Amino acid sequence: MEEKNRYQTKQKTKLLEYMKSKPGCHMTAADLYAYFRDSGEPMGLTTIYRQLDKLVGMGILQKYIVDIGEPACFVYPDETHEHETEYHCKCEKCGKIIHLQCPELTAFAEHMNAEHHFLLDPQRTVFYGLCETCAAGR
Amino acid sequence: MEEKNRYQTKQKTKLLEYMKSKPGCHMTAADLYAYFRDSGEPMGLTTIYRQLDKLVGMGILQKYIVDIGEPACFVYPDETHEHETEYHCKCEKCGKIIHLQCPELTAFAEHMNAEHHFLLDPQRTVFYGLCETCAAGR
DNA sequence: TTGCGTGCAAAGGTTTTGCATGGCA
DNA sequence: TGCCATGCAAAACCTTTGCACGCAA
Repeated sequence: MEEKNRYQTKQKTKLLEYMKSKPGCHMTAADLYAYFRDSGEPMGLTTIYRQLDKLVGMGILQKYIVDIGEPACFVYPDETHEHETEYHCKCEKCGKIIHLQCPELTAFAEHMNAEHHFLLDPQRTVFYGLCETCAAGR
Repeated sequence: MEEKNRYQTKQKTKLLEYMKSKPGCHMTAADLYAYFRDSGEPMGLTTIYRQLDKLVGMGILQKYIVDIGEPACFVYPDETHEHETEYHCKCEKCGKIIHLQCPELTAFAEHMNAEHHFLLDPQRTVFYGLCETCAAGR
């Protein structure tokens, strides 16, 4: 909860640099832990969680949750697609994650804000439903 | 994964009856465990989880996840409001859960299906963002 | 030197699994 | 009688917390 974040440590620098080098890629704490371990400069899982929390609090990273029992995902937004943010859909049947860009959602977010006074965070939200293949199979 | 579900047990009957008696109410496995314990006819937590899984698989209950570290919620859809299903919004800041009914979302769901071939399940989806109070405070 | 950051170990909470027993058909 | 369902205990899983040490400023 408390944001101290006063020191510039090696871990902080390396973590943010790596996230920035993979814009638009969503990765879990475990992914990052494995990456740094394999890179020869291991970073504690606790540190990774704490730094990710801070970066999310600063608005630099986006965090979202796909499903229960599955780890949270973190992403450094892809500047290339800034105008058309990427959304996450998860098929309830086959578990596939679908990424899509859709201006309609932006319009819907504006409606939510204007009519329902709720400021939607589409990056964080995960849409559940059925993918084309699974919907056809029903 | 395997749906046997061949026997009609007391637990199965009682669980479904209770869920049906509270249409539109979302409850966790722990809620149900406490209810049956206090009602004098306790039911094992494992059984509750397994029966809930089966009921979700049969399409009788809806399951949704509010946030990481928080338990999953289960709900028996409220037939009274069938035409205007209730959606769940969670404020990322204060954690408040907001329920709202909005025809715009139905329109958006239709767009998703028509244009992106994704059959949205609005009951299951949790929208993240900021509530009015928290948005104003920023 | 100050006190935040780190990382190991352990706790926390929800959900799942193993296994012997009980109950439906 | 056959076999699924139950429920206790324990595991599995992700995440958070306690605490001593290290390192940035």
